[in-house]
Amino acid sequence: MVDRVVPDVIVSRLPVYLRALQFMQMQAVTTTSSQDLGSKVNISAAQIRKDLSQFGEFGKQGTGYNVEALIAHLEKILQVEKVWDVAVIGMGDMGHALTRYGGFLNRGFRITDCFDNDPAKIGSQAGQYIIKDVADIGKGDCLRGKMVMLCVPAAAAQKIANKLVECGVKAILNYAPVHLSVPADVRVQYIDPVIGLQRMAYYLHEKNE
Amino acid sequence: MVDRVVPDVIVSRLPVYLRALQFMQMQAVTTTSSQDLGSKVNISAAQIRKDLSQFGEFGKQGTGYNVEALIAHLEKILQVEKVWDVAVIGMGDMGHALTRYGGFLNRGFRITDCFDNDPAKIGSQAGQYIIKDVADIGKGDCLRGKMVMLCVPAAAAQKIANKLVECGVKAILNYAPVHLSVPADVRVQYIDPVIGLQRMAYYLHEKNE
DNA sequence: ATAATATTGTGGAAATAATCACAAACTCGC
DNA sequence: GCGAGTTTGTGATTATTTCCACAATATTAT
Ligand SMILES: NC(=O)c1ccc[n+]([C@@H]2O[C@H](COP(=O)([O-])OP(=O)(O)OC[C@H]3O[C@@H](n4cnc5c(N)ncnc54)[C@H](O)[C@@H]3O)[C@@H](O)[C@H]2O)c1
Ligand SMILES: NC(=O)c1ccc[n+]([C@@H]2O[C@H](COP(=O)([O-])OP(=O)(O)OC[C@H]3O[C@@H](n4cnc5c(N)ncnc54)[C@H](O)[C@@H]3O)[C@@H](O)[C@H]2O)c1
Repeated sequence: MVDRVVPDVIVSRLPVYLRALQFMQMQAVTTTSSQDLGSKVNISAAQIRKDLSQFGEFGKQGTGYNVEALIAHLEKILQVEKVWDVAVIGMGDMGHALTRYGGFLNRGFRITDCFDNDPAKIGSQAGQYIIKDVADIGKGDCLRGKMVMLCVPAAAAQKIANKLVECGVKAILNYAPVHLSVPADVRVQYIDPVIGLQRMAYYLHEKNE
Repeated sequence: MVDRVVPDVIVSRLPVYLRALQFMQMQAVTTTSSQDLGSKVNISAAQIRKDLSQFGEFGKQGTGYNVEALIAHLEKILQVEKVWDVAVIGMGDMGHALTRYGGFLNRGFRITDCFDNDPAKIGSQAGQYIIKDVADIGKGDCLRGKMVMLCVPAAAAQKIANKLVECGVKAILNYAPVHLSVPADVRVQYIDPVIGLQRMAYYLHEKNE
């Protein structure tokens, strides 16, 4: 295995494999194959084998893959065997839903800090968190970690993103429905349900109801 | 323009273009170019022109594109010049956040029905909606439309998806962190923040905090 | 009018990604 | 221990996607 750079498209599939494997593990499945895993994520078996071969040889001929071992490998590759600190910015409906969500910890993340700019919210309790002032980001060790989930209105998102970049944030999960301009060393992933709906609407036939 | 099938990868970019164009429109920008739009969505100008050329000729040499006209074309292509009825299933934190979200209507969608299986929630009011019993899906005209946002726990998602398919649903926006198996004529889009975070974690260097 | 500048739409080249197909290696039943 | 059946990892092939480059056309300046 040379130290060649792994294509983005492959990296982006790994979390999908990992999620499916963890689902199998929950059901006490101990072994799988590229065929089996592929059928569960709608990806060809050859594709899965090629993808995994970028990182090593994790399977055994005739048998397939040990679920637990492959999970461990993928977690290592994705760097989610540790737990990353993530901040939530914008404690409206979405921010609150995220802080109440229990699905982060066993997949490599935990929310450590929450921010807002609404004086009525700053200082108040949200579950186990005390909402901090977004203006304090950058002051002291207010913002732990390098990852942020951004849940502010679209109009405020770019401005805050700029500030986050200044403060060393390297990964932004952006819920605001706008594109963010950031330096090349900062990653952004977008979550916009409307984009998802529109991608599907293209394929709908006939009338609405 | 022959009636060739448009690659999925192109369709999936159109909503991103549309979102950026609508953002420009909000700022009273009347004209743009492939260059300009490209810089705003981080996609090459050539790519944008090639994508659009699949559907017609919307630009003018020397000038570029009229924002309003291009929006109208994209809305037509994506079939979001009309408004689609969408149901929400699972009225927990996420379901509630979605019903309270104001960003659907002007992008082609509206929530018409909400469902849950919790007796304590069925019949109760959630904003302007009365939560219906998920068991009633399929009975009468309880479920309008062909699109659903699925916000139930992972363990329940596939079962409900099966039922939705039976009832003629053709598009599922799935918030549950599991892959759904559906017939080829049914579309699924996935929203899982952890997948987004994991895709970014791969590229992070150094330690957590 | 003319030159300088801007921008589109597209054919073709280049780059990237997906698929095929098979030797090698393992399992299992008898 | 042998044959039948599985499944991996990968080189080669095919398919898809992206990028380049430029003629054609429009705008703007002078
Ligand atoms: N709620 C949903 O289901 C949903 C769906 C799709 C997209 N979104 C997007 O997610 C984002 C958040 O949505 P929401 O429904 O939670 O909105 P919301 O209005 O309920 O909450 C926004 C929060 O951000 C805070 N805020 C505003 N400006 C800020 C600033 N400059 N700095 C820090 N905090 C600031 C507000 O005080 C508020 O608490 C929005 O961009 C929205 O478009 C939400
Ligand atoms: N809240 C978040 O921020 C978040 C983040 C990521 C993913 N998700 C996922 O989104 C989904 C919903 O999350 P949530 O936080 O709203 O969960 P939640 O537990 O708050 O709500 C789930 C709702 O679904 C209902 N439900 C359960 N089984 C049902 C069934 N068979 N039929 C109909 N309704 C049923 C429950 O009564 C409840 O109202 C989950 O799959 C969760 O993993 C949520």
